[in-house]
Amino acid sequence: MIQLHDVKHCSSDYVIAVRDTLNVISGKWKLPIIGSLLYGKKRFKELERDLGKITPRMLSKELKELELNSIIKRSVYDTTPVTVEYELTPSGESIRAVLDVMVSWGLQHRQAVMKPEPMKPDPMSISANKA
Amino acid sequence: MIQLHDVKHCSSDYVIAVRDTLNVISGKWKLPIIGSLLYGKKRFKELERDLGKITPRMLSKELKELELNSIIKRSVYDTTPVTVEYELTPSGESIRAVLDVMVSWGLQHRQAVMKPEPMKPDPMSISANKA
DNA sequence: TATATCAGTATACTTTAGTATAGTAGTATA
DNA sequence: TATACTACTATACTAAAGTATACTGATATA
Repeated sequence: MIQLHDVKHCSSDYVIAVRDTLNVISGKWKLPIIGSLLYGKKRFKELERDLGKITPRMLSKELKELELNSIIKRSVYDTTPVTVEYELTPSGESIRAVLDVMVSWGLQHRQAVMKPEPMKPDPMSISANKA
Repeated sequence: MIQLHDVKHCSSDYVIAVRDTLNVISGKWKLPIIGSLLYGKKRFKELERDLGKITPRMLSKELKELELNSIIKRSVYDTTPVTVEYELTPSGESIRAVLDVMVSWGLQHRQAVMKPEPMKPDPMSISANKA
Protein backbone atom coordinates (compact mmCIF):
# COMPACT_ATOMS: atom_id res chain seq x y z
CA MET A 1 0.00 0.00 0.00
CA ILE A 2 1.52 3.31 -1.12
CA GLN A 3 1.42 5.92 1.64
CA LEU A 4 2.16 9.56 2.30
CA HIS A 5 5.84 9.09 3.18
CA ASP A 6 6.41 7.24 -0.11
CA VAL A 7 5.48 10.26 -2.25
CA LYS A 8 6.60 13.04 0.08
CA HIS A 9 10.04 13.24 -1.45
CA CYS A 10 8.66 13.32 -4.98
CA SER A 11 7.03 16.61 -5.86
CA SER A 12 5.24 15.36 -8.97
CA ASP A 13 3.73 12.22 -7.39
CA TYR A 14 2.69 14.32 -4.43
CA VAL A 15 0.97 16.88 -6.66
CA ILE A 16 -0.75 14.12 -8.64
CA ALA A 17 -2.18 12.57 -5.48
CA VAL A 18 -3.44 15.95 -4.28
CA ARG A 19 -5.05 16.58 -7.64
CA ASP A 20 -6.81 13.21 -7.54
CA THR A 21 -8.49 14.39 -4.37
CA LEU A 22 -9.03 17.88 -5.71
CA ASN A 23 -10.81 16.61 -8.81
CA VAL A 24 -13.36 14.80 -6.69
CA ILE A 25 -14.45 17.94 -4.85
CA SER A 26 -13.81 20.80 -7.26
CA GLY A 27 -16.35 22.57 -9.36
CA LYS A 28 -19.36 24.52 -8.23
CA TRP A 29 -21.64 21.66 -7.22
CA LYS A 30 -19.65 18.56 -6.13
CA LEU A 31 -19.10 19.85 -2.62
CA PRO A 32 -22.74 20.80 -1.96
CA ILE A 33 -23.82 17.42 -3.36
CA ILE A 34 -21.41 15.50 -1.12
CA GLY A 35 -22.36 17.75 1.77
CA SER A 36 -26.02 16.95 1.27
CA LEU A 37 -25.36 13.21 0.99
CA LEU A 38 -23.33 13.27 4.21
CA TYR A 39 -26.74 13.74 5.88
CA GLY A 40 -28.06 10.54 4.27
CA LYS A 41 -29.18 9.04 0.98
CA LYS A 42 -31.24 11.23 -1.32
CA ARG A 43 -33.31 10.95 -4.47
CA PHE A 44 -32.66 13.06 -7.57
CA LYS A 45 -35.46 15.51 -6.91
CA GLU A 46 -34.56 15.75 -3.24
CA LEU A 47 -31.02 16.75 -4.16
CA GLU A 48 -32.37 19.21 -6.72
CA ARG A 49 -34.51 20.88 -4.06
CA ASP A 50 -31.69 20.74 -1.50
CA LEU A 51 -29.21 22.46 -3.77
CA GLY A 52 -31.56 25.23 -4.76
CA LYS A 53 -30.35 26.70 -8.01
CA ILE A 54 -28.82 23.70 -9.76
CA THR A 55 -30.20 22.67 -13.15
CA PRO A 56 -31.11 19.02 -13.74
CA ARG A 57 -28.46 18.93 -16.46
CA MET A 58 -25.69 19.85 -14.02
CA LEU A 59 -27.01 17.62 -11.26
CA SER A 60 -27.17 14.68 -13.65
CA LYS A 61 -23.67 15.40 -14.97
CA GLU A 62 -22.12 15.76 -11.52
CA LEU A 63 -23.83 12.65 -10.15
CA LYS A 64 -22.53 10.63 -13.11
CA GLU A 65 -19.01 11.89 -12.51
CA LEU A 66 -19.18 11.16 -8.77
CA GLU A 67 -20.49 7.68 -9.52
CA LEU A 68 -17.70 7.06 -12.03
CA ASN A 69 -15.21 8.09 -9.35
CA SER A 70 -16.77 5.66 -6.87
CA ILE A 71 -17.77 8.46 -4.52
CA ILE A 72 -21.47 7.73 -4.69
CA LYS A 73 -23.64 4.72 -5.45
CA ARG A 74 -26.77 4.94 -7.59
CA SER A 75 -29.64 2.57 -6.90
CA VAL A 76 -32.73 2.25 -9.07
CA TYR A 77 -35.96 0.81 -7.63
CA ASP A 78 -38.80 -0.16 -9.91
CA THR A 79 -41.52 1.65 -8.08
CA THR A 80 -44.03 3.82 -9.93
CA PRO A 81 -42.85 6.36 -10.59
CA VAL A 82 -39.29 5.07 -10.58
CA THR A 83 -37.16 5.84 -7.52
CA VAL A 84 -33.45 6.54 -7.85
CA GLU A 85 -31.38 6.87 -4.72
CA TYR A 86 -27.90 8.28 -4.38
CA GLU A 87 -25.69 7.59 -1.40
CA LEU A 88 -22.02 7.94 -0.52
CA THR A 89 -19.75 4.91 -0.84
CA PRO A 90 -17.36 4.13 2.03
CA SER A 91 -14.72 6.02 0.06
CA GLY A 92 -17.15 8.90 -0.32
CA GLU A 93 -17.90 8.89 3.40
CA SER A 94 -14.19 8.88 4.20
CA ILE A 95 -13.67 12.16 2.40
CA ARG A 96 -15.35 13.84 5.35
CA ALA A 97 -12.01 13.67 7.18
CA VAL A 98 -10.36 15.61 4.34
CA LEU A 99 -13.12 18.20 4.37
CA ASP A 100 -12.79 18.59 8.14
CA VAL A 101 -9.10 19.41 7.79
CA MET A 102 -9.94 21.88 5.01
CA VAL A 103 -12.54 23.56 7.23
CA SER A 104 -10.03 23.88 10.05
CA TRP A 105 -7.39 25.41 7.80
CA GLY A 106 -9.96 27.67 6.14
CA LEU A 107 -11.14 29.05 9.48
CA GLN A 108 -7.61 29.43 10.82
CA HIS A 109 -6.45 31.18 7.66
CA ARG A 110 -9.43 33.53 7.72
CA GLN A 111 -8.54 34.54 11.29
CA ALA A 112 -4.89 34.97 10.36
CA VAL A 113 -5.79 37.27 7.46
CA MET A 114 -8.56 39.21 9.21
CA LYS A 115 -6.73 40.07 12.41
CA PRO A 116 -3.05 39.96 11.70
CA GLU A 117 -0.62 40.37 14.61
CA PRO A 118 0.22 44.04 15.01
CA MET A 119 3.81 44.15 13.75
CA LYS A 120 6.51 46.39 15.13
CA PRO A 121 7.64 48.58 12.25
CA ASP A 122 10.70 47.06 10.66
CA PRO A 123 12.81 49.35 8.41
CA MET A 124 13.80 46.35 6.28
CA SER A 125 10.19 45.69 5.34
CA ILE A 126 9.64 49.21 4.04
CA SER A 127 12.29 49.27 1.34
CA ALA A 128 13.97 45.91 1.20
CA ASN A 129 17.43 45.97 -0.26
CA LYS A 130 19.65 43.05 -1.07
CA ALA A 131 23.33 42.63 -1.94
CA MET B 1 -11.69 31.63 17.58
CA ILE B 2 -14.20 29.78 15.42
CA GLN B 3 -13.36 26.08 15.09
CA LEU B 4 -14.43 22.94 13.31
CA HIS B 5 -17.07 21.89 15.86
CA ASP B 6 -18.73 25.30 15.59
CA VAL B 7 -19.58 24.88 11.90
CA LYS B 8 -20.01 21.09 11.79
CA HIS B 9 -23.73 21.26 12.42
CA CYS B 10 -24.25 23.95 9.79
CA SER B 11 -23.96 22.61 6.27
CA SER B 12 -23.64 26.01 4.58
CA ASP B 13 -20.95 27.42 6.89
CA TYR B 14 -19.09 24.14 6.59
CA VAL B 15 -19.21 24.27 2.79
CA ILE B 16 -18.11 27.92 2.78
CA ALA B 17 -15.07 27.11 4.92
CA VAL B 18 -14.12 24.21 2.65
CA ARG B 19 -14.47 26.43 -0.39
CA ASP B 20 -12.21 29.08 1.15
CA THR B 21 -9.51 26.44 1.29
CA LEU B 22 -10.41 25.03 -2.09
CA ASN B 23 -10.09 28.43 -3.76
CA VAL B 24 -6.53 28.75 -2.56
CA ILE B 25 -5.39 25.53 -4.24
CA SER B 26 -7.68 25.09 -7.21
CA GLY B 27 -6.88 25.85 -10.79
CA LYS B 28 -4.20 24.35 -12.93
CA TRP B 29 -1.14 26.09 -11.49
CA LYS B 30 -1.67 27.07 -7.83
CA LEU B 31 -0.76 23.65 -6.52
CA PRO B 32 2.47 23.31 -8.54
CA ILE B 33 3.44 26.84 -7.49
CA ILE B 34 2.84 26.14 -3.80
CA GLY B 35 4.56 22.79 -4.21
CA SER B 36 7.62 24.46 -5.67
CA LEU B 37 7.71 27.12 -2.95
CA LEU B 38 7.50 24.44 -0.25
CA TYR B 39 11.10 23.69 -1.27
CA GLY B 40 12.13 27.30 -0.57
CA LYS B 41 11.85 30.84 -1.90
CA LYS B 42 12.05 31.31 -5.65
CA ARG B 43 12.38 34.12 -8.17
CA PHE B 44 9.91 34.64 -11.02
CA LYS B 45 12.10 33.07 -13.67
CA GLU B 46 13.02 30.20 -11.38
CA LEU B 47 9.34 29.38 -10.90
CA GLU B 48 8.76 29.71 -14.64
CA ARG B 49 11.50 27.15 -15.34
CA ASP B 50 10.34 24.91 -12.48
CA LEU B 51 6.77 24.75 -13.74
CA GLY B 52 7.73 23.99 -17.30
CA LYS B 53 4.84 24.94 -19.51
CA ILE B 54 3.34 27.90 -17.70
CA THR B 55 3.14 31.23 -19.54
CA PRO B 56 4.41 34.36 -17.78
CA ARG B 57 0.88 35.75 -17.97
CA MET B 58 -0.53 32.86 -15.95
CA LEU B 59 2.37 32.80 -13.53
CA SER B 60 1.99 36.51 -12.90
CA LYS B 61 -1.77 36.19 -12.44
CA GLU B 62 -1.53 33.25 -10.07
CA LEU B 63 1.23 34.83 -7.98
CA LYS B 64 -0.86 37.98 -7.60
CA GLU B 65 -3.85 35.96 -6.46
CA LEU B 66 -1.79 33.94 -3.99
CA GLU B 67 -0.28 37.14 -2.62
CA LEU B 68 -3.74 38.71 -2.26
CA ASN B 69 -4.80 35.64 -0.31
CA SER B 70 -1.77 35.95 1.99
CA ILE B 71 -0.40 32.59 0.89
CA ILE B 72 2.84 34.00 -0.47
CA LYS B 73 4.95 37.06 0.16
CA ARG B 74 6.57 39.05 -2.66
CA SER B 75 9.84 40.86 -2.01
CA VAL B 76 11.48 43.23 -4.47
CA TYR B 77 15.21 43.95 -4.20
CA ASP B 78 16.72 46.81 -6.17
CA THR B 79 19.58 44.90 -7.69
CA THR B 80 20.38 45.23 -11.37
CA PRO B 81 18.53 43.64 -12.94
CA VAL B 82 15.77 43.73 -10.34
CA THR B 83 15.28 40.65 -8.17
CA VAL B 84 11.81 39.55 -7.08
CA GLU B 85 11.46 36.74 -4.61
CA TYR B 86 8.37 34.76 -3.73
CA GLU B 87 8.03 32.74 -0.56
CA LEU B 88 5.24 31.11 1.42
CA THR B 89 3.79 32.97 4.40
CA PRO B 90 3.27 31.03 7.67
CA SER B 91 -0.32 30.51 6.52
CA GLY B 92 0.98 29.27 3.19
CA GLU B 93 3.38 26.88 4.89
CA SER B 94 0.60 25.56 7.09
CA ILE B 95 -1.39 24.39 4.10
CA ARG B 96 1.09 21.56 3.77
CA ALA B 97 -0.87 19.71 6.47
CA VAL B 98 -4.02 19.97 4.35
CA LEU B 99 -2.20 18.73 1.28
CA ASP B 100 -0.78 15.79 3.24
CA VAL B 101 -4.28 14.70 4.21
CA MET B 102 -5.39 15.07 0.61
CA VAL B 103 -2.48 12.93 -0.57
CA SER B 104 -3.35 10.23 1.96
CA TRP B 105 -7.00 10.17 0.91
CA GLY B 106 -6.06 10.28 -2.77
CA LEU B 107 -3.76 7.27 -2.43
CA GLN B 108 -6.24 5.33 -0.30
CA HIS B 109 -9.09 6.05 -2.69
CA ARG B 110 -7.01 4.99 -5.67
CA GLN B 111 -6.29 1.65 -3.98
CA ALA B 112 -9.96 1.23 -3.05
CA VAL B 113 -11.04 1.81 -6.65
CA MET B 114 -8.25 -0.18 -8.32
CA LYS B 115 -8.51 -3.35 -6.26
CA PRO B 116 -11.96 -3.53 -4.79
CA GLU B 117 -12.66 -6.26 -2.24
CA PRO B 118 -14.05 -9.32 -3.99
CA MET B 119 -17.68 -9.28 -2.86
CA LYS B 120 -19.77 -12.33 -2.15
CA PRO B 121 -22.62 -12.22 -4.62
CA ASP B 122 -25.64 -10.65 -2.96
CA PRO B 123 -29.01 -11.20 -4.68
CA MET B 124 -30.21 -7.79 -3.45
CA SER B 125 -27.44 -5.99 -5.28
CA ILE B 126 -28.26 -7.52 -8.65
CA SER B 127 -31.83 -6.32 -9.05
CA ALA B 128 -32.66 -4.05 -6.20
CA ASN B 129 -36.34 -3.77 -5.51
CA LYS B 130 -38.02 -1.60 -2.97
CA ALA B 131 -41.57 -1.48 -1.59
C1' DT C 1 26.09 47.26 -32.22
C1' DA C 2 23.62 42.87 -31.32
C1' DT C 3 21.99 39.83 -28.01
C1' DA C 4 20.56 38.25 -23.47
C1' DT C 5 18.63 38.72 -18.80
C1' DC C 6 15.27 40.29 -15.42
C1' DA C 7 10.13 40.54 -14.32
C1' DG C 8 6.69 41.06 -16.11
C1' DT C 9 2.29 43.31 -19.58
C1' DA C 10 -1.00 43.48 -23.82
C1' DT C 11 -4.02 41.54 -27.06
C1' DA C 12 -6.32 37.97 -29.03
C1' DC C 13 -7.63 33.56 -28.98
C1' DT C 14 -9.37 28.54 -27.53
C1' DT C 15 -11.15 25.46 -24.20
C1' DT C 16 -13.78 24.18 -20.30
C1' DA C 17 -17.39 25.00 -16.95
C1' DG C 18 -21.80 26.27 -16.06
C1' DT C 19 -26.66 28.20 -17.37
C1' DA C 20 -31.21 28.66 -19.73
C1' DT C 21 -35.01 26.64 -21.67
C1' DA C 22 -37.57 23.18 -23.39
C1' DG C 23 -38.80 18.44 -23.83
C1' DT C 24 -38.99 13.04 -22.96
C1' DA C 25 -41.85 8.59 -21.14
C1' DG C 26 -44.67 6.52 -17.95
C1' DT C 27 -48.05 6.90 -14.37
C1' DA C 28 -51.30 9.12 -11.17
C1' DT C 29 -54.55 12.47 -9.76
C1' DA C 30 -58.37 16.29 -10.46
C1' DT D 1 -58.95 15.72 -20.72
C1' DA D 2 -55.52 18.49 -18.30
C1' DT D 3 -52.09 18.66 -14.97
C1' DA D 4 -48.44 16.91 -12.00
C1' DC D 5 -44.98 13.72 -10.61
C1' DT D 6 -40.59 10.87 -11.44
C1' DA D 7 -35.71 11.16 -13.40
C1' DC D 8 -33.77 12.72 -16.41
C1' DT D 9 -31.90 14.41 -21.89
C1' DA D 10 -31.16 17.86 -25.87
C1' DT D 11 -29.80 22.07 -27.80
C1' DA D 12 -27.99 26.39 -27.48
C1' DC D 13 -26.00 29.67 -25.11
C1' DT D 14 -22.73 32.69 -21.68
C1' DA D 15 -18.89 33.04 -18.57
C1' DA D 16 -14.65 31.67 -16.71
C1' DA D 17 -10.18 29.59 -17.14
C1' DG D 18 -6.22 29.00 -19.64
C1' DT D 19 -3.02 29.54 -23.97
C1' DA D 20 -0.28 31.77 -27.78
C1' DT D 21 2.44 35.27 -29.28
C1' DA D 22 4.51 39.37 -29.12
C1' DC D 23 6.23 43.08 -26.57
C1' DT D 24 8.18 46.44 -22.64
C1' DG D 25 12.48 49.06 -20.28
C1' DA D 26 16.57 48.94 -17.96
C1' DT D 27 21.00 46.84 -17.80
C1' DA D 28 24.81 43.69 -18.86
C1' DT D 29 27.68 41.04 -21.83
C1' DA D 30 29.96 39.58 -26.49
